[in-house]
Amino acid sequence: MTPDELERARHRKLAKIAELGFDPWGQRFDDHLPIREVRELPVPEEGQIGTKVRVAGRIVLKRDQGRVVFLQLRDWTGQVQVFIGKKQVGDTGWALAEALDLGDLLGVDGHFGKTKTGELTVFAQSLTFLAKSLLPPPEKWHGLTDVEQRSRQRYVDLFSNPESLQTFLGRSRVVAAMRRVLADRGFVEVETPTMQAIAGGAAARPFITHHNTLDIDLYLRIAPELYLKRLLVGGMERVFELGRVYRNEGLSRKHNPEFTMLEAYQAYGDYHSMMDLTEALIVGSIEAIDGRFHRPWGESTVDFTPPWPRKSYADLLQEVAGVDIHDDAAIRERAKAAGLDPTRKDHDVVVSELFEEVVEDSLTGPIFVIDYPASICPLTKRKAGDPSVAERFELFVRGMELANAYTELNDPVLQDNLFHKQLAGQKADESMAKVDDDFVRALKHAMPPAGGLGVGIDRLCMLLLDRPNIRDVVLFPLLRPE
RNA sequence: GCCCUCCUAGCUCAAUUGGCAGAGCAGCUGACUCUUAAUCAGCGGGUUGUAGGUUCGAGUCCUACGGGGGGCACCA
Repeated sequence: MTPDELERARHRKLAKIAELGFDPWGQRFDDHLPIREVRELPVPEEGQIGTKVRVAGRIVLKRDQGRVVFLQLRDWTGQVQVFIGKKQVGDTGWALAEALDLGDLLGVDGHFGKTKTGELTVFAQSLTFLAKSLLPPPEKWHGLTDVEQRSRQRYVDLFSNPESLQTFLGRSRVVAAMRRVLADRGFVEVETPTMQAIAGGAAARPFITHHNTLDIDLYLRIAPELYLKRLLVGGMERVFELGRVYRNEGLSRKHNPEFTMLEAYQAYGDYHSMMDLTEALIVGSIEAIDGRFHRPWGESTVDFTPPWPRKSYADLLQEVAGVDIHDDAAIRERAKAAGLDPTRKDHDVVVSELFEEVVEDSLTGPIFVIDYPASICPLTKRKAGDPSVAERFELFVRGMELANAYTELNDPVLQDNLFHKQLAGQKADESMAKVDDDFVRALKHAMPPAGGLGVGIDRLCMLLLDRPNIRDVVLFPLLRPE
């Protein structure tokens, strides 16, 4: 049967449903019980009548059995069997039952109980038609498997693949948990510009857009960092923003051009405060999902039981790459051995490339890597007594960078210098050091010493929900238009 | 941007060395008042991603294009 004929068959059913006096597109339907709660009701004794219930959902299976029809009805909490008997629902109800298709939305009033074979069931007394599905749903057993279609037609993926729905509901719990943890600690949520004249706060190529009335180009933000720190100057002592940032880079399993970032800033804190906060946020997220600290990740398991180890960048470089971070010749030699080209590059740039090439993939984590080379951290405060080291950490799990935090640089003179400094071997348009004079002016009004944190929500969800691809945790990932 | 690879019915998948395009689900018709991916009988459904080429003959081989996936590069 061609798609056209399949749709026509459903149009005929729609007409029949209308003829029976039902609205094929449904009406308000109050007080239905989530199916998960229905399934938890007491099952009546033999011969007893069960609790009266009202449910609503999508028909995902239909077993026609003469003068009885069994349905599986699914809502976003679960699935339950519905028993429709010709005698029990009357002529009109039965005529409706015969016109039902897989994918239709149906309301059922009936009694909860068990069939002879022990299946939890709603025994229908009356049916309410809620909406006609004009397109056939995917295969009832395999669901939708085509990766492209699952992303493009997420609506189909969600109703036909329960594990996909669970992933996105899990993501919502993670986000809600983070807001709760932050609110409990006195943070306030703010909204700062996503269209910015200077795309600062990170190193990435931005998207460009245009405002007609002002006739100026603007950038979609690559980070909210510099605006949130302005709020610290303004006296908002604990702020966070949970929102989308945009980076005009390639797509991969770990990269979508727009992704969700949490940034939080705490006046009078430092990067150690942020490590504590990071643990609290992720612990809160895990508790919101299922409370399991040993979490599956593909074939392996990640142990998120806190506290997580904290190791210095220099120590890890020594341990894994076998070189002293201060030994320039050894670093360059080791970089060459790793297939990198260290010529005409600043020492710290080579160190950074070597670290990424050799150390990062070995970090199974969770592990806080702390104390980064200062010159690659232009927004970070230097360690007291050692200006070559920046008070920064990154949280790694399974080779993925999940969080990045600093003791924030609040010295306006040093900040201004760093904005204008360009390290050899760093690309200009990709440097973090974009001059932002207003930001320097803000710092001149005194920003409190503070800790700041960024968390990649999508990647965190990948790890917590055991999904190997960022596309699996982004509802509508970027795809080439059809 | 580069390399590899995939695209067959609405969905899930077959098709030997280049030799008649198939099955299950879904759909349609019929049987069945306790089924469990219900079952049973019957019927329909295809420009094999698109356009060319090689060949007596192409789902299969070649070229280009489109879309997807994996990897590289990019992402400090």
